[in-house]
This record gives sequence, structure tokens and C-alpha cells, in this order.
Amino acid sequence: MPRRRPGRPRLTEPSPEYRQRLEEIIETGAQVFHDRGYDAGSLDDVAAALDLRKASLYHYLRSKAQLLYFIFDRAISLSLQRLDEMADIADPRERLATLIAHQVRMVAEEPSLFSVFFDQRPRLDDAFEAEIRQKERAYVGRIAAIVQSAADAGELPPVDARHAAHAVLGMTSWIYKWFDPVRDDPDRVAETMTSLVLGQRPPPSAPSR
Amino acid sequence: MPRRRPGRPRLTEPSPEYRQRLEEIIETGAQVFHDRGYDAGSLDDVAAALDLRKASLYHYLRSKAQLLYFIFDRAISLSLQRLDEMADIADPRERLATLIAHQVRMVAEEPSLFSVFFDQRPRLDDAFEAEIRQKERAYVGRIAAIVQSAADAGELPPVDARHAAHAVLGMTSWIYKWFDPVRDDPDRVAETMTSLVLGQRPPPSAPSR
DNA sequence: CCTACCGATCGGTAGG
DNA sequence: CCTACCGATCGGTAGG
Repeated sequence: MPRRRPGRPRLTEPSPEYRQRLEEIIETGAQVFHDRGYDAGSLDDVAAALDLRKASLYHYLRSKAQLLYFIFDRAISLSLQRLDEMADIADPRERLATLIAHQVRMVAEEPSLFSVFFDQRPRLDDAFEAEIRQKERAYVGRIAAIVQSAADAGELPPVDARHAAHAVLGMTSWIYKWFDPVRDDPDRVAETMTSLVLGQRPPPSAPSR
Repeated sequence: MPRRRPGRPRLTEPSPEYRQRLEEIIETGAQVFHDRGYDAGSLDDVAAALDLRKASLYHYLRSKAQLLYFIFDRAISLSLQRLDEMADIADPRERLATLIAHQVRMVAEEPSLFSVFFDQRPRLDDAFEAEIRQKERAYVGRIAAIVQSAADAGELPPVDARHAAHAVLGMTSWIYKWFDPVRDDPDRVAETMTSLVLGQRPPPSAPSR
């Protein structure tokens, strides 16, 4: 009588070395798929960049499709994590300004990761797509809530929160197409976008109470 | 002694039927590359959608790369044409609002064309890329001028015109990733984006003079 | 019995 | 606009 538990058997947790190697593969995969696209970028390219043979990648991956999924999961997890970091900002205006700055900095700092995330989305397998979409919906919903609270506070005109959330996300994410780290400064870009949406910062009032 | 003129020889202009067929191929190519991506979308797919054999496409195209270029040229030409149509709007605020509405409507109306234009840009051959980039620079420059004139008129806070131009283009172009014609209305989206950037429309003043 | 690989080759499909 | 092909390279898997 088989005594194995249901689900995939896993006798031990993956070793730290294994996790580390997988992270390298994901990062290299993002670079290769950024440079050549998902379909034209081969697993041979990924392996060569790591000084490995392609077959060795299959110790860490079930398929090329799964590598793309890992890249997507890293991007959306990073985005959600950044949102968590700013959860304690109470002022709606400052929260929206910080969101814009975080988004711009994040995309500017990880161009390969987010280029693949934004451009290769239609190449993601359906099963993986469903999982990413769920996390992304939560993300857009949290952005919409931040926009809504800024509108409620009178910092924005009354707007459709979902449309405005996509507007803010589009404005900031789009930098992956034109941002040049030599010429452009992320914080200056964020300032421009913040003043475009929120107008000029009002002069600080005398501390109340 | 050869008597041919310099440049590419062309005995006759392409016939209207030829032009028509080429337009169909470009439109179908945009659909195929939208659905499957440029690398995974084959010329057999394009031909089959037109009830042709792949080899027949080579009467209209030199290469698959050239088909992608034709798609890009169509997208940027359409964008520049829309800009020309609004050249006679004198009021800076109205000009910027019209720009936003045009951009949103255009992308919403031609999702395949602009999805390929935005997502498959890195797949464009270097020689073609140079030509498209030149036209795109002119396009961004004209957007920046519209933004600048709105800022000069006091309708926007003082901003870096190039950064702000990319912000407006990103906000509006991004809809190709989320716009759902069943759920979303282009004009309502444009209204949200306009009021986000320009604030509430001031009540119309009594006609001067 | 495990891990982390290697050299070689499979069936299919691509652009031209 | 078609039939009949080519040189090349792909993702994935075999035994060891």
C-alpha cells in the first residue's frame, strides 16, 4: 500500500545553492528574452550566458514556458512588495506621489525584467497567465484605491478610479520604452509626472495642533 | 553605356490592385503578429488567412522583416496624420485635450496595429529601425511642443516638456494593454485622462470682445 | 540512493 | 500565384 501523501512529493526543501542557481537562471533569462524576444531567445542562449549546457537547465525548469512564468512571477512579486513598503503613508497626496516615484524607479532599475513583463505577456502559457492575472488584478485594485483616496481628499478631480489607475500605471511603466539612464534621472522624471497629476505642491502649512 | 537613372528602377507605378493587395497583407500581418508575436507568427499563417500560399507573398514583400517594417510605417504614418488634423486648434488647453482624445481613440480602434508597433519594436531590423525612429522623434517633438504651449499658457505646472510628452504618450498608449471595447468607452477614458492632467475644465467664460 | 551536469540526437518547423 | 524543396535551428530528452 503506497504511503505517499497526495500532491507532489518533496522529500527535502530545495537547497540554498539550488535556489541561488535558479535565481541566476531567471535573471539571465530576463536578459536574453529582453535582448532577443521570448521566441527568438533560445535556452541555448540562456545556458551559454551562464557557461552551462542547455540540458542542465532542465534540472531547474520543466520547460522554456516555465522560465517565462518565473520571470513574470518575479516582476509582479517585486511590484507587490514595493506597494507593501509604502502601506504606512497616511497622507493621500504623499502616498500617490510615492507610488509614482517607486514605480518609475523600479522600472528604471530593472529594465530587462519589466521589458519582458510588459512585452512578452501574450507569450505566457494560459495556465500561467491565469495565475499572473490574478496577482495583477490585486495590484491594479490597490493602485485604484490609492488614486481614489487622493480624489476623496480633493487632491485630484473626481475621476473613474480604475481608468485613472491605469493612466498612472501607463504613464510610469511606459518609461521602459524611452528612459535612458545616461540622460534621464528617475527622480526628476517622477517629479514631472507627480506635478502633472497632482499639480504644484502647495507650500507646507504651519504644523497644526 | 547603361542609360538607367540612378536609384531603384521602376518601369511603372504599382497598380491599384497591387496596392490594395499589399494593404490587405499588412493588415493581416498585423493581426497574425498581434495574436502570435512576430517570431512565432509565420508567413504561412499570414498567407493562409488570405487564402494564399506563402511563396505568393514574396511578390509583395522582400522578406518577413519588410512586412514588419510596413506595419510600423503604417502605424507611425497614421499617428502623424492625426496630428496634422488638429494643427488648426489655437487654444493650448483644447489642443492638449484633443491630442489625448485622438491618441486614445486611435489605439482603441486599431488594437492589432498598435500592439505590434508597441510590443514588437525590438524585432525590427536595424536599417528599418533607423527610419522609424526618425519619424517617431518628429512625433514626440510635436507632442512636446503641444505640452510646452499648454504649460506656457498656465494650463499645466512648469514641467520638463520631453518628460511630460512621454508621460502623456505613455498614459494614452498604455490602453492597448487593458482597454476592453465591451466595458470601456474611449471618450470616457480620454475624459478621465484629460481631467487628471488638466484638472477640471473651468466654466466657460463669457465670450470676450 | 542523491546532486548536478554532459555529449548527442530526437521529431518538427521556420523563412526563403 | 503555385509546388516543391533547401539550410538552419528549435525545445526537449535519451543513456551514462
